[in-house]
Amino acid sequence: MPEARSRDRAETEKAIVSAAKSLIAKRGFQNFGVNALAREAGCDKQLIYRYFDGLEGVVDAIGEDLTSWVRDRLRPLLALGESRSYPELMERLALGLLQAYRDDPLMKKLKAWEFAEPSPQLARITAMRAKGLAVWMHEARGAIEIPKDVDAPAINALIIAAIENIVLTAATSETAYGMSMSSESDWERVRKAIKLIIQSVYVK
Amino acid sequence: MPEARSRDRAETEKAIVSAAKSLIAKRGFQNFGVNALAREAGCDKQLIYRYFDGLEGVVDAIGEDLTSWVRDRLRPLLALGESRSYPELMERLALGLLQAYRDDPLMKKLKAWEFAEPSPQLARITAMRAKGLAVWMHEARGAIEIPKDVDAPAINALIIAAIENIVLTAATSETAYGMSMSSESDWERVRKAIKLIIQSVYVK
DNA sequence: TACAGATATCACCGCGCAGTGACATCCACA
DNA sequence: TGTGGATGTCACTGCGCGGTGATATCTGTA
Repeated sequence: MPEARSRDRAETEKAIVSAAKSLIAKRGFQNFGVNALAREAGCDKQLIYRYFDGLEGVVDAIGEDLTSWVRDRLRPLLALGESRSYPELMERLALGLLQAYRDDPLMKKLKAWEFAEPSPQLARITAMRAKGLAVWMHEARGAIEIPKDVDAPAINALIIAAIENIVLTAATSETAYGMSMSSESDWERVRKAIKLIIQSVYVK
Repeated sequence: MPEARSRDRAETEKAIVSAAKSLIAKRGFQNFGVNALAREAGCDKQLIYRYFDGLEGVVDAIGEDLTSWVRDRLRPLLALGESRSYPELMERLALGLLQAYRDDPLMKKLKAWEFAEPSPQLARITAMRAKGLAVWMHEARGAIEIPKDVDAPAINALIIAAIENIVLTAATSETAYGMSMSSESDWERVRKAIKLIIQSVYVK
């Protein structure tokens, strides 16, 4: 919420998108409406209609704004020049994703939103995120050998799905599927388990 | 929606709970309100307040009504007398859970609901479900040997988390984490991957 | 039959929401 | 200087919601 109150359309639009992100991150998509957003952005709701054609447009803008998410968060984990083995790369990706996801309330809320009421816009945001992963997996497949009898995309999908679910569940509950998830040592347990799965599946 | 329109309180209550379940299963928790519920149940909303003290009471009733879920769906998978190895049991549990979950729109919506706006009642429903699993795992641990260096609860939590997420994602999208999830053969791929993970982790 | 209590219905309130038309203000440029 | 368009504000409508008090209707029982 910078000043921005100076007849500067670009600045106002930024303020609105920024307010939307913070509002969703804080409050979730419930209570996310035109009135609440205008209040948070400190502008009149009319501007939301004028500049974004309503809430959907704002969500789209968030999506575009989030294009950098994969790049910023994931690329560093992947582009390491000294690529070791495939399982090692996958491990790095999985643990990095776990951490990035854990630290990002907005992403968690968006995911919950998508589960709750699927919409094309939300789907697009998620798809974009997934695409980053897919691209990397494809590249890595070319570069490094994988055991022939392993359906790597399916395995990886399961691993990432597990990570997302655990993070989401832990965000709203003290326990997840019987595991206490309240302290950092619990997360260490999860990390160890992820490593074990990857090692077991890929190095046999 | 049976007849039920005959001054029979018990029957009316059943109609309300039943309507609530079907409404949530169909429409999700969005648009789940007193007015909509009364409409669906074919009664006046006042009765919802009188008999259940409002929506929360209805959700509680659903929870109690769902006590049978774990028992009905999971017990058959677990209580097989000729218990083979631990991984075999776990495999049976995982695949059974996948199928049961896939066939149960209500459960999916409830899970999404919990992610979206955590509430004590929803948490209770989920906890109940988790408890069934936990109990079983505890029993199984006593009965059958597990590799010493494997944190079975953590591994199992991840596996179940993956399953739930994949099912939830596939329910609202054609793809999940890069995998197409539109045909039954895709599900077969998932099942194979689950089996592979369990085998790899537990039988080394 | 008459009545008490359980059951069901109805009418209504206040609220916050999404959306819009009309108006105010500012500024670039003629 | 003044005027048109961009930017921002305001007031209002209509709607569905959650919630509640008053009322109607049925039924067992005295």
